[in-house]
Amino acid sequence: MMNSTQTVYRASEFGGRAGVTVRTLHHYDRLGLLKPSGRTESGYRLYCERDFARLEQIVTLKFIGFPLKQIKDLLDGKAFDLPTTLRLQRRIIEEKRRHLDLAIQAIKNAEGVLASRATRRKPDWEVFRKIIEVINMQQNWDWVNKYYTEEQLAQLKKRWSPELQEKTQRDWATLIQEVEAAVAAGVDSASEHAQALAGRWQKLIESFTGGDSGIAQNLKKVYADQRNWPSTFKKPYSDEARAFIGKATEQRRKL
Amino acid sequence: MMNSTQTVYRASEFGGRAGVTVRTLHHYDRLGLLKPSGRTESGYRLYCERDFARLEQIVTLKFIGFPLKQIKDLLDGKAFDLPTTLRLQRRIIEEKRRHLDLAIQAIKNAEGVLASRATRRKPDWEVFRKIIEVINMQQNWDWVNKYYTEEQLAQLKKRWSPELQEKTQRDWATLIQEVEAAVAAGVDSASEHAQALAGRWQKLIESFTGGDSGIAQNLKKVYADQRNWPSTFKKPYSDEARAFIGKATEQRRKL
DNA sequence: CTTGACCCTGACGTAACGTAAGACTTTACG
DNA sequence: CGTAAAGTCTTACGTTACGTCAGGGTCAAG
Repeated sequence: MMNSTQTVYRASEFGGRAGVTVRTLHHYDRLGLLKPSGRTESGYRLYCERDFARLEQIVTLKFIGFPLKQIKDLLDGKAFDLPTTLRLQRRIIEEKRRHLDLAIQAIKNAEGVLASRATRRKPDWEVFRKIIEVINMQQNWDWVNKYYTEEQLAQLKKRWSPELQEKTQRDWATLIQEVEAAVAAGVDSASEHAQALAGRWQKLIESFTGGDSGIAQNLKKVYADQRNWPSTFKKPYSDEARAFIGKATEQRRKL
Repeated sequence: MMNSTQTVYRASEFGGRAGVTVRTLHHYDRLGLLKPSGRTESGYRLYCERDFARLEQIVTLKFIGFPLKQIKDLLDGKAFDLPTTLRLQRRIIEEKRRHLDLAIQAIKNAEGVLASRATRRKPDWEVFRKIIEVINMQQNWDWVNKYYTEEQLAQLKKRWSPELQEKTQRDWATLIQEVEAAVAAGVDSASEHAQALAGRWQKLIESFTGGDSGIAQNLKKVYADQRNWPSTFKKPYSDEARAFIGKATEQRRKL
């Protein structure tokens, strides 16, 4: 099998040339992915230049994320549609990167919480809870993006600063608490208090849409598409609260 | 343990609320990461709201890439320096993302090769070899970037178009072949042929530096720093060829 | 009382090697 | 030439975060 005029390599030197360990070569050998083209009498693996070409291909394909099985198929010519295969692989990796981007953003947000004066001197567990909450918030709303067009997202990004976001979030939280309390207390939706709450509710929505009717439209679409919401998504207010505000807003408009 | 006034959940409903499977809950149970706070007589796991808070935290931390062991430590308060932990985790993820970016770019390059007219009608294996080569090229030169400043890289990116890159690459390949041949033939470095080769060599280098002395400087630094080159990097020409060109350039300058 | 629909506990499978363990071979040195 | 260091071999378990049966109870409805 071996041409006596060719230089041959033993495992570690051979692997070193491609940056892989001897163990890796053993692994590829057993998988049938790369069999050494020779052995010494005592059983040492011997690799030649052609083996090296193959190893290089393996390393390359591994780099772009193919699993070893598929690499074997590719190298053995069992997979034909190279363009499709590459496109598919790219999709997979791009999806992974998107996830990493979200994770990085999440950590940055968490670091922002840690850095803020508000959390200084607070007990650890409380800060921790806050961090989890912040990350979940991002998580919980990320899927909403798919309802918007590129331009709308760009628009939003400009206006929707982290600071504004945080303030709005606090505003929503307090407002929702008050609304839930009013519902629980059986406040009449026509009452002055209810009208005030509905007014604040509208204001907050407007501060998000920024007067953009397209974005406002989308907000309604998102709400209407409840059956496609992720199962882990939790509405921040009860159905009763929503109904209460709906009624109050209705009556407010009539006046 | 369980408060009788609290609502309790069985495995699948509980898991569903957080988007995890029953098997996952079993797993977390065995790891001691999340033990159900109760069991029925028959052994069914029963989870309460407090369990859910913990599950949420687990899912969140998992999202930002922490391994389960570390999550356990974090939730059990065994890890203190939260800022450092987060920064470290971010570094790790950012590094992963960089890898993915490189892989995506590599695939795009490969797709470019496939799309080019030049590879139409060529046998599959040849196209394949070309693709591997292109990706390796990127791989082999990526590490060089760390020698350049941000601005220099930006500069390079502007001038160094893919087309120019490909042409230059071909030019280098032919030139190097000729030089190696000259060395093998024992051509005198003072000869006209050698001088011509050295001239073309200089031209190619200039086409890369674009007259920017900073970039030219860096090129020398890179070359001088050989001991820090990655082990898998292969010089495109022999030491002899390099010496030959060096001598020829020297003599050329003297004239 | 019989279905489904759930739940339980093992226990093996996955991907790509890392890391010994125990036993040769080869190579370098004195 | 003997010995010790360095390299290699096979075998086999460890890693990560669950997925996927297999075999067998449990629970609510009809």
